Amino acid sequence: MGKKKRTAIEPTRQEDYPEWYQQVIRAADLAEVSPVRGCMVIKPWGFAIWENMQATLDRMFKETGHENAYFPLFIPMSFLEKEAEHVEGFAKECAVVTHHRLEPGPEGGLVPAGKLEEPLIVRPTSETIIGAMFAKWVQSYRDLPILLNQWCNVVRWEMRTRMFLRTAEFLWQEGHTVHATEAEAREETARMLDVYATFAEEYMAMPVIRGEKTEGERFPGAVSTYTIEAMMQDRKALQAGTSHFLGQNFAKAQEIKFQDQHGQEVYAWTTSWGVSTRLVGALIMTHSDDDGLVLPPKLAPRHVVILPIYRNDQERSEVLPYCESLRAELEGLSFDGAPLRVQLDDRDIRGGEKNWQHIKRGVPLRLEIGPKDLAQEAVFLGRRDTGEKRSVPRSEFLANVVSLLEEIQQNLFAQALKLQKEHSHWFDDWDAFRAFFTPQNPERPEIHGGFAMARFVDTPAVEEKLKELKVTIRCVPLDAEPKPGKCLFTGEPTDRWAVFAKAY
RNA sequence: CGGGGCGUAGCGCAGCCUGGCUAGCGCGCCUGCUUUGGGAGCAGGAGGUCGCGAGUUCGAAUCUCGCCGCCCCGACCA
Repeated sequence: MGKKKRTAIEPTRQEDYPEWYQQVIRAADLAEVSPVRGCMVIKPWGFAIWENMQATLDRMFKETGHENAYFPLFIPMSFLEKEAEHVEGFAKECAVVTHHRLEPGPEGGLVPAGKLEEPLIVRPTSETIIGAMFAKWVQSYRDLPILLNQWCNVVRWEMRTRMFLRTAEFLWQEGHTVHATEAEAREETARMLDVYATFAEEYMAMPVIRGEKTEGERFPGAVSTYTIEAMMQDRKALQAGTSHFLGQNFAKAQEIKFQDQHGQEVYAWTTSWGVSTRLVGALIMTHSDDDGLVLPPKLAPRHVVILPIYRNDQERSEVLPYCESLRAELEGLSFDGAPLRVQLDDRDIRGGEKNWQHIKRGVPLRLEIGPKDLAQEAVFLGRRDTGEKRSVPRSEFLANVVSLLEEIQQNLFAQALKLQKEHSHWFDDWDAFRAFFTPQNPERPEIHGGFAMARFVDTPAVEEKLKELKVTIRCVPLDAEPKPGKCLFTGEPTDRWAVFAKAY
C-alpha cells in the first residue's frame, strides 16, 4: 500500500541521477572500483557487453578496409614532445615511468632503482608512436593508404573519475591512417564518424548528433575533430566517439613523407579515430530505468533467460526437459546474424530473487516456465524494456521471438530519440537560453536543460560566457543549414549555429 | 588540484557532539524446519584490525594531527 512502487534501484533517476548510475552498475554486476586509484575492475557481465561492442566495431572496421595491429604501451617522452599542441593537450594527465627496477628499501619494502635515461610515458593515445612507425613505412605513394586500428588500453591521469565514463585507465580502439591526399584523409575521417554513428544508432539504439567540434573542443593537434553526441537521460550530452582529421600536423612533426607520382617529396595526411569503454556508460545512461540495466538485444550478452519453476523433484523432472528443449530450439534461431544467446538458469535460489537479478542485469527477455506452462504448451514471457508480462503459446513465441527482439531494439531507439527531441530547442534569446540551463534548486540540481541550438561565432568570448552556465558547445551539426541572424552571445552577425549542452 | 560530504560485517546504515560493559540494526550469507507462479517465514549461526598512521588519556569507533580512498560541485578531459 506504499504510495511509491518499490524499485530495484534506489535512489531513482529523479531522486539522484549520479547515485542511480552507480547503483545500476552495482546491481547489474558490471564493474567495481578497484584498489588502484581511479581504475575500475570490469566484471564478466560488463565485459561481455564491451566484447559485443568490440566484435561489431571490429567487423565494421574490417569492412571499411582496416587491419588490426599493436603498438607499444610505452612512449618515449621525446615522441610526445614533437607536436606542440599535442604535448600541451596531454602533458597534464600522463603517467610517467622513470625506473626499471625495484630494490629493498632501508626500512623494508621496495624502492625504485635503475633510473631510465629517458622517461617513458604510458600511452594516453598513440599518434606519436604510430606516427614514428608510419614515417619508416611510408616512402612512396604506392605505400598509401595505410589503414590501421589497434584495440588496447590507455592511461590518462584524471582528477575526477566516474565508472566507465572517465577512469584513469580505459579500454578503447584507436584507428590511425595515412593518406596521399587531403581529400582522401578527409573522406576517411567522415567515413569513420559515419561508422560510429551507425554503430551507436543501430547497435546501441542510441540516437546521436553528428557534428564538428569547435576550436576550443578540438583534439590536441587535429585540424578538425568530428564527434557523435548523445543525450543521456539526465539530458546531459555525452561525447560517444571522435574522428580526427589531423591534416599534415603529425606528418610534419614526425617526418611522414613520400614521393608522389611526380617524384616530389611531400608530407602525408593522417587521421585518427576512437571509441572507448565509455560507450558502456553511454549505454547504461541511455536505456536503463529504476529497476536497473536495460540492454538493446544486439549488444546483450544474453537475449533470453529461461527460469524454471518447480516445487519438488517430480515437477523438476518435468519442467527441466521442457526448458532444455526450449533452449535448444531457441539456440537454433538466429538474431543479427548469430545464434540466439540463451541461458537456462536453474540455480537453486528462489524464483523471485532470481527473476530480479536478470531484470537488474537488463536481459531483454525472461521466460518463466512452470508446470502450468507445460500443461498449456506455453511460456510466461517477461519483457525488460516495457515491463510487459504475459503467457504466450510456445509455438507462437518461437515463431516471433526474433522479430520481438528486433522490436525491442527499435523501441529502445525510439524512446531515446523521443527524449532527445523533447529536450532539444532552438534559442534566439539569451535569457531563455540561460533559464533553460539554470536549475531550480541550485543546492541539489534537478534534472534540467537538454540540447540547445543557437547561432554563435566561434570565439573564446562565447566559451567564457557559457562557462558561467557550465554549458559547452557540443558541436556544429554536419547537416546544419546556415541560418543568417545574430550570435546569441555576442550579437555579431553570423549564420553558424551549434548544439549547446551540459556535458559529461 | 580547490570547495563540500563520507569512510563502522558483503551491501545500506546507527553509535561519535557529551571517551567507559561483550560495537549494534536492516538486508545478504550459512544450517535446519516450513514454504514455493514471484524480490519468503520461523529458529539458530558465521562474519568487524570501526579507512591507515601517530598523538592525548587509566581507557579512543568516539577527541587532536597527518595521510589514503570514494562520492558530489568546480577547473581539466573520451
